[in-house]
Amino acid sequence: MRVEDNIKKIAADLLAYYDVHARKLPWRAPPGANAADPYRIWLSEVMLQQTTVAAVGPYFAKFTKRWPDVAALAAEEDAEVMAAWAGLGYYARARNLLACARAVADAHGGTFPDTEEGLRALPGVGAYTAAAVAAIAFGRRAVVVDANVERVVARLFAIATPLPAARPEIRSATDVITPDLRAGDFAQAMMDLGATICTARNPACGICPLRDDCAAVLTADPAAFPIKAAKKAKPHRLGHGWWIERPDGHVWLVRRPDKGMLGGMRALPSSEWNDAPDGTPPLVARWRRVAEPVAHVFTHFSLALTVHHAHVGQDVTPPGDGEWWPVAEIGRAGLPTLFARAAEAAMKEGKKDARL
DNA sequence: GATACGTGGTA
DNA sequence: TTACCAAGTAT
Repeated sequence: MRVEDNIKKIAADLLAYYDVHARKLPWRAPPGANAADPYRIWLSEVMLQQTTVAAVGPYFAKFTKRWPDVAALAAEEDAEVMAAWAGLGYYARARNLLACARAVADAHGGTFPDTEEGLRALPGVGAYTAAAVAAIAFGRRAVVVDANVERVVARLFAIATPLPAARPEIRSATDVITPDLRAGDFAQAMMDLGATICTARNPACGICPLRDDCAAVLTADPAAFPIKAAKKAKPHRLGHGWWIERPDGHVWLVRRPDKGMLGGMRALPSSEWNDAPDGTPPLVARWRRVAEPVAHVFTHFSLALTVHHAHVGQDVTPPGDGEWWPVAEIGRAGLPTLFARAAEAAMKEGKKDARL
């Protein structure tokens, strides 16, 4: 068989697999339905950045019900969208999501750009997302490369160069096997394959539709591809958080700065997070320290947050910007997971305190 | 190219 | 329990 035929066989095999085994996902138009809605495709792609399908499901349902189109999302207040995103992580995505929705609503007349280049210029839309939306929502031929595609392609061609140096080589190989027609289905098929068969650990090579096309399956350890450099150890950091409660059952919450960890999110007042954080509370009160610090692991460091709580007078106002939030409604504040857990620990301690 | 940026699931 | 991993982007 000629090389070009071999190349075409990969796309043909994969699309045949996809026609039968495509996962049913909420953002995928059912077979025979109208063309995909760019808003829903874009929203799903942003949510899925570094995030599992399982985690995205409930958020996608919540967002599309509450904001059915880009105009509705663009018109929403920042705090509402940030709170709705709470728990999903990578909060810069939520800030960029709003900025993007408003750019589409204002600068593009409510319609998403239909080219990779146009999409790429939007906030929070990088090379991957621009290619994915162009291909899936607009039927363009685009070379879509995410972590799944990197893995599948590195194995298909047994690419021995370690990541990230292998990226240009992998992109080039993906370009070669991407078909002119159905590039969107091809991309989704590659991702389905990577998520269910060509998995990072214990790939199911025995049932893989590309087994006959794969170079890695002929090696001793197909799962060894792509080759990756070892990761650095995470540093451990310490921090303090303060739960300030008023007699009428309200707690003091702040909004974190847009830049940095948990940027733009509601939070408890807290210290810097480092080797020796300043544990001076934001105000003078009778502080009680919660016995067990909240242990939390972020992408590049782990944190032990010591939580303190105090009851203050009804007329007290802590320093800085913030708001009194009803403790009974704390679940609606949209606290990122670290602070949701800190709040939980503080409230538990508070009950203990009340019994004394 | 390297680093910052969340969270929950899996082995 | 530690370590890795998941539909990346911005700087």
